[in-house]
Amino acid sequence: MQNVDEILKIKNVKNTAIRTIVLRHLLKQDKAQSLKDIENSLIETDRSSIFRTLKTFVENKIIHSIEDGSGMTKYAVCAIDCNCELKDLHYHFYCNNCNKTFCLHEVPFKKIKLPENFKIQEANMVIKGLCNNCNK
Amino acid sequence: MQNVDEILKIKNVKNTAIRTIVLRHLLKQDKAQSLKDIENSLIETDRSSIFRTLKTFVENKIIHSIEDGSGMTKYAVCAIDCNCELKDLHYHFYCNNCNKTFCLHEVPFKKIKLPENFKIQEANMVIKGLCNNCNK
DNA sequence: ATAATCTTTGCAATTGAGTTGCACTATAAA
DNA sequence: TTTATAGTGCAACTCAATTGCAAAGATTAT
Ligand SMILES: [Mn+2]
Ligand SMILES: [Mn+2]
Ligand SMILES: [Zn+2]
Ligand SMILES: [Zn+2]
Repeated sequence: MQNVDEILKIKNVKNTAIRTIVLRHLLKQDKAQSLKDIENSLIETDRSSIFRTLKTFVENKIIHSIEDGSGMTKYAVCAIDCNCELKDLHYHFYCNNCNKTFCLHEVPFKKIKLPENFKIQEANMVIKGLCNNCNK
Repeated sequence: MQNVDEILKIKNVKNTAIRTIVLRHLLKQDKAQSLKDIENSLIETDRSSIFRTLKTFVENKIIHSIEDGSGMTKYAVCAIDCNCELKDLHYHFYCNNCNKTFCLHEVPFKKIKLPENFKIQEANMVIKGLCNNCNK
């Protein structure tokens, strides 16, 4: 697991108690986390503080957000060299059975040929179906 | 433009006044519509009735929903032979400037090689950037 | 045709994720 | 130390989405 202080330093975000707790939590997860997920895990910590922490992290490319259609935005840690734009584009998988959302970092992202004059800046790619645990 | 009654018949959804109005409206659009968009266009019609109409349409594969990260679910008419599962998978484009969301029906959907034992059922693919009108 | 049943609609109220205002605290600069 | 800046906790608010319920409409049985 990557070092929290190191990441904050690289991404130029000041180290505070809450930021350390939230980032450490996110790094431990095997699935993308909603604000509520984090709130439930870090019961001592205030929701709006977590919210603002996530906002700061997204703005500074420490994490990225995923709209998986569950009604709650999910968050996952970015690759260390990610600028959340054309680098580190990747698919996500939402399991219709266990409701977990994963980053599919290992699946190569295919370049999409857009219509004339369209310019890609970011993407929110969510494949839905059954994950390896649920597809039995 | 396709015929409203025809579509409803094919998809086995009873024809009612509101359903006709909503579907006719959706067929006319060049961008995906939010509940609020529709509400604003069809001022006579009650929001919850439109909401339930959209729900019925999604359940019966007349339309599909798109999570584009704007905070409002968008809806667009399906291809007539769509089952909203592995057929008619397509990308969407969200313009960061004019905030319109389009179906990119003409862009071929590339088959994604998922990890072992993952099974795709549907997808919510949203590419974000500048549309041809705004990229100047 | 009439009554019974099921479906759809309109309105008001509720839910819940997300967001903000504000006072207080902690940290950094002067 | 004083002053300015940034971060936090709490409560309140926003707003898209959803629901309960009764009235209206459509369908089926008698
Ligand atoms: Mn991801
Ligand atoms: Mn579409
Ligand atoms: Zn699963
Ligand atoms: Zn545009």
